[in-house]
Amino acid sequence: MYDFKKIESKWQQYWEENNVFKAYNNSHKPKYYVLIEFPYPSGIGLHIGHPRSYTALDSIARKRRMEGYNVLFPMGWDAFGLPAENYAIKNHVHPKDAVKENVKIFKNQCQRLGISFDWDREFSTTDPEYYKWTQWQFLKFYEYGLAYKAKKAINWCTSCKVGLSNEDVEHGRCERCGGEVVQKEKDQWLLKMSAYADKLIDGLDDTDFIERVKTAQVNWIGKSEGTEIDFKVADSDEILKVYTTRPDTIYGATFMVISPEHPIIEVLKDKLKNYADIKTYQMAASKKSEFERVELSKEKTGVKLDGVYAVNPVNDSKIEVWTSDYVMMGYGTGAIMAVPAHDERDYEFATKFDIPIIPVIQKITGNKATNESFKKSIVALVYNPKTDKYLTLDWKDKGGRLLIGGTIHDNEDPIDCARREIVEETNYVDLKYIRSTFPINHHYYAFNKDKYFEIEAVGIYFELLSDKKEDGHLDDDEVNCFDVEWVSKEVVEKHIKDELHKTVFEDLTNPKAYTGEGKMINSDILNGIDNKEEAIDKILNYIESKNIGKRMTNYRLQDWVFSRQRFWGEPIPMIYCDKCGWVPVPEKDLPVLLPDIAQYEPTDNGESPLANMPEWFTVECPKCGAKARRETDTMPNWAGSSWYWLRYMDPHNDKEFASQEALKYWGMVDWYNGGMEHATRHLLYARFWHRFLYDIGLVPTPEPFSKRTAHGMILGEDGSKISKSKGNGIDPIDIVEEYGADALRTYEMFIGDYELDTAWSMNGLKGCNDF
RNA sequence: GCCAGUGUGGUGGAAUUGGUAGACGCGCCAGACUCAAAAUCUGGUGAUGGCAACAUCAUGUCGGUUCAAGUCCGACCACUGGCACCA
Repeated sequence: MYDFKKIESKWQQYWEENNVFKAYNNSHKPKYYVLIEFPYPSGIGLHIGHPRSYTALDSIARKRRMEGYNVLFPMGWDAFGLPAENYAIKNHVHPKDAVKENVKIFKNQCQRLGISFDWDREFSTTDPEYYKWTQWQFLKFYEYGLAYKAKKAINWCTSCKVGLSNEDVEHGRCERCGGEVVQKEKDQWLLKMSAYADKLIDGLDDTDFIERVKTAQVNWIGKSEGTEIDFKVADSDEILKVYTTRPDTIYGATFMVISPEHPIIEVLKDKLKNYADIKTYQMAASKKSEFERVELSKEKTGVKLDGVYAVNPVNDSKIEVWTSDYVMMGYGTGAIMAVPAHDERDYEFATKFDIPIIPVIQKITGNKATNESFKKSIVALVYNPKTDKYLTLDWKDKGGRLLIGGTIHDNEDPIDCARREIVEETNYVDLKYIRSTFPINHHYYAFNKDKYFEIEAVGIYFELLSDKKEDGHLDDDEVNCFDVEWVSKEVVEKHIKDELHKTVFEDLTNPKAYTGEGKMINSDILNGIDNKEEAIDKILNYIESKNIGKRMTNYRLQDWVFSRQRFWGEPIPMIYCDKCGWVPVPEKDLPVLLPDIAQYEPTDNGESPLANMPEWFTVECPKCGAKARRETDTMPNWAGSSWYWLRYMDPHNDKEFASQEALKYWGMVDWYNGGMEHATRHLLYARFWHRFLYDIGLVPTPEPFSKRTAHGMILGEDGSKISKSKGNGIDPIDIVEEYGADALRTYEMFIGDYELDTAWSMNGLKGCNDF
């Protein structure tokens, strides 16, 4: 039997002593850069998932070496952040000592797995020699106006007591601890990532990322092309700007909604008759956590701005202005024109607060023909609540089962028409009107008249109050042609085949906004157009010619909130001087080191622990020499990982973050692997950061990563997620002890679809061991 | 709800431009070796029917194109991931 322990330790020692996996910076060979996301070195050591991606990319690295490439396959540590800080608080050690211990464990485990990393290039983001350059790059952002400090309502985790970026919030809760997130006004450093939205979308064309990663990025950036339109506030000089993607529906705007935080509320204070009510609503909205506010399927709430009207710029009609928390200040202009007929949210709101609804788009059913005759019709639905049945006419071979239809006479009210038709065809008279549909544009061919028709039809809903009947007068050609029958909902849905009647039934039993395309009505210059693009184009030209609005692109992506009220992160290298304002730390004074002895506990007042250390933050202003104060917030833990692949190219350089020769030689990372959980956060930050360095001429390529893959998770034997609390973890080093690294690595490659989560199986491991 | 990806034996997965579906590995079954087991070696292994030769059916479902479809087209279903009161 072969002694894997002896063999593995012999060769691992040989590899280490002879630097077998070293990558060379001045090589004539073609380069190949393989990268795995560097881990956060926790105290527990590697988990069973790590060897999966490490082995996969190790195989790629090995293949490329055999093919004659100069392969760079480096490893390092992403060690700033909360876990080390919490560990330090608990055990009263400096986080940097905790990191040192954990790195030792991780490195040893990687070596025992036999991964072919080039250890000469190892570093940690917490090394001052490294974070000096993170700080240096931050100063570049500042120099180019992309880092700015602003008082802004940001996401605040009440449990971590720390500000969060948008990317750190998941379903309205803190991504790390699941705690409540509220909006809190704070002075924050931000990086202007929003300015890079288009570049981050377009740059994806230069990459070979797997599709789901690309989509995740595109969705996150959330580009939306629309229009900004000015609505005047009646009897004032104020203007409310709205953002909409459907300017074609503007004639149907029957009210406006502004976000509770909208500044115009203060401006219009004197006009408002219910200012106090609005204030109350505002307070309630601000106290709601992000989770509550974002929660779906909740009833709409809102308050009318009593005394204030806006003017629809296309038809000068005066419309009400409301405030509601379904409109967000952070997107678009914080105000919308509400078109209840054609937007589900506006419809819900209008229905609840009894605001008029004007349809401007007719749904089109049937098939259009040339030479159509036009008429107006009704389709009536009668419901008997006592029997839970609907009234239908069975026309047999002359049209099958239908609701009650009829043509509107000159100057006849549609509801009267419906009542008349019901009496004529069924004799029922004791009816209560409930509701109507929006008009529908229907096209059909009438066999009996050999004619094509275009009709404008309205569906009308009645409830039967009693069985009382009166004789109606039927047209001669209708006598004895149909049977009147009460049928169940199921029968209606199954047996009514006519498209118009089907549509009417659906719209009447489940009334909602119509968000599709159709024929424009009630819309002045747009009337008759039945193509959305054409309608949008026409109204846009009109709006622009009247100078009341312009085309506008909006993004979901926001600026990166870059301040954290924490100890264990890169200090932001800025100094505040009463006279000079914010002054960057001069390059020669970098890095700004973290103090060696400190309190790490976060404070309740939302300040960093560093704010309790005057001996650290008190400095001279680099500009005027007066007494000044360092920024005490630190960078988010995503900062250090936003450029680390560049440092691997030239890790010992103390003059630059990496030399231009090294950057040019290594170029893009050829193959980058990491978890799906980083598809929007780390990957977005990293691409943004890199693109900025490219724009200012510091790196040679616009995109950092060529190919990006994402591995699935390894689950416990029962298919459930591995977690500390369940105790179903598997220690890779235990497996290495018993079966050897080869068996473990082979099994992890055969365990299942690389992209998908897969359950661990001891049996499968044995199979690979036999193989 | 919107966007994207994926569906082939018990299992991981093969199948170049449409051309013998299931290569190869694991597992399983049988045999050899052994007192016995493990390891190792040999053979078998999609399903159904048949003693057999063989036949029929099978690539998520239903249809279509074609001499020929896992592969191309259309509709749908399931699962996974992302986004979501985004105007």
